[in-house]
Amino acid sequence: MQTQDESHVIAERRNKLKALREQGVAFPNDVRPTHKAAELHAEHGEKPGEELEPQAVRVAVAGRMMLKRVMGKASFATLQDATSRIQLFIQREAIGEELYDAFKKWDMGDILSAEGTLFKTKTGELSVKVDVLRLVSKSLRPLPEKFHGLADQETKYRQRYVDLIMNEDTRKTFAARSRVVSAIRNFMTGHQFLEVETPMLHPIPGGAAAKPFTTHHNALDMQMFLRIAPELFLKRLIVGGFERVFEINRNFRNEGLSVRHNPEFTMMEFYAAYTDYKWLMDFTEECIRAAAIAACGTATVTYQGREVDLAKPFQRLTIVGAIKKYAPEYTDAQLDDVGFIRAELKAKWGIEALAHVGLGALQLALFEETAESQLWEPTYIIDYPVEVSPLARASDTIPGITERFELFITGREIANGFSELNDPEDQADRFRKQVEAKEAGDDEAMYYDADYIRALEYGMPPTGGCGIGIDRLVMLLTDSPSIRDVILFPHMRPEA
RNA sequence: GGGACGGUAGCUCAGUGGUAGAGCAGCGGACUUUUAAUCCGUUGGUCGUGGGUUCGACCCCCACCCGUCCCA
Repeated sequence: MQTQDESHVIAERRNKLKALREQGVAFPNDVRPTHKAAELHAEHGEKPGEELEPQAVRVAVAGRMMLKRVMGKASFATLQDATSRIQLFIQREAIGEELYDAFKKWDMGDILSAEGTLFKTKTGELSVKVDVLRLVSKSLRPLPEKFHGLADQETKYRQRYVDLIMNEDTRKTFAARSRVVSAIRNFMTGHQFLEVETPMLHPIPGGAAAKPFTTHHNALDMQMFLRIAPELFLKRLIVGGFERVFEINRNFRNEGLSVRHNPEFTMMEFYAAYTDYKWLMDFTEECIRAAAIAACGTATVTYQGREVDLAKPFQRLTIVGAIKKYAPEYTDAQLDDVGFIRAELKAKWGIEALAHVGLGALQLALFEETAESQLWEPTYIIDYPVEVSPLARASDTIPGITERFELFITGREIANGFSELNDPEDQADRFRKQVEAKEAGDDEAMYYDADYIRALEYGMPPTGGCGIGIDRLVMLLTDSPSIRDVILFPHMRPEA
């Protein structure tokens, strides 16, 4: 079927495909390459031609034709497979006039298979001298221009398949992402953590302060929520006695899009009984270091032109300590003054704090405005106030403070962890306060989760728990400026 | 939500009020070791969408859509 908006290029290719169909099977499925391009370069790339050619190494390769140079009775074509590229040398004499003429009509982007022997060209490029050549999958759509490739960011995101065909950097980024995830998984299982999967559909959204997506279960005729965090389910498993669990999976938050936010994103959350937030900080640090070494081969990485040293111990600062470091103009008295901070937030940043908000939350807001973006080197911020940490254990020594940290690197939040609140009565109180806040207009406040309270009432051992934002970590480790660069299919508005 | 910038051929881009351009890709031709092959010829456009100003709009004005970045 040819539609009107198709270019001449596509129409031309459809005609070629039609001819292929008339000749027999247009999309053969019996192609069995024996070698990948990268293997060939690794095994034979260094050999001089005089050594290679007498060996007559026979290979079968397959891949997408990315370059094609026809010079009369002989041609070069470059195939790209999952690993690399390999050049084919195709002579009319070797494959016959009929096939050679057909090859001349094949297009960039077509998927080919070839068999032949390895040799080196005049300029020393490892190539296959082809004696069997097939068109395996006809490509109907023209690829982007071979030199500049695909540059348009929007098309890279909307048509990731084209981006992956054209841009090795993109392929490398997602390969690095895969290494990060498997390094983390290995690190966790190596420390006796059990990998689990908990529900994505929640009857009550919980475990974070965020707006959920809603959906509907038809058979049960009930509203459900896509999860905003797995936290409350993972802690139920701690109650159940697993003691060390982790989950790497998607969370969904109904918020805007930005270079740091995608509505669905990947978190690892882990919980370890008989640990606390101090243990978590040491452990998280090691985990991130292991991921960096897996992805980059080093723990000293460069992000957007500036070095980040993940090898040395991460700094630790309190919220107030961080404000004093990055905004030394504030006095201790001012930082203890609810009225002052409230006025300052309003005057300098136009932030209108809700009426019920206390000193701790106001200090946190001030920290976010003055210090957060400057925390380039890995820094744990500790001493989060109880009122913004409804699931964290309160400090035994400092009133109003929890045993909680957030980790910032390159000015971005990467992880959030705390000693878990395992006192069911305290937790029930905290939930009630959240419900009050929700009623007072805080639409990110939590719901009361009665089953979670029931679970805690069976007794949960003291536990440390932490979430690591995988996408943001991958951004850091792949030097990607936008979260969309590390998510294969980022969310976009529908095409016009 | 606000601001800046962008959307022109399949791709990468030029064009600033007077007949829409180049390179690559495509098509036809030459060429048996090329490397973005080269050479000759050639097809291809709702200039994001809709209004407006003007004798005349890719260009100026307004609204909208999509994107990138910054801010909230």
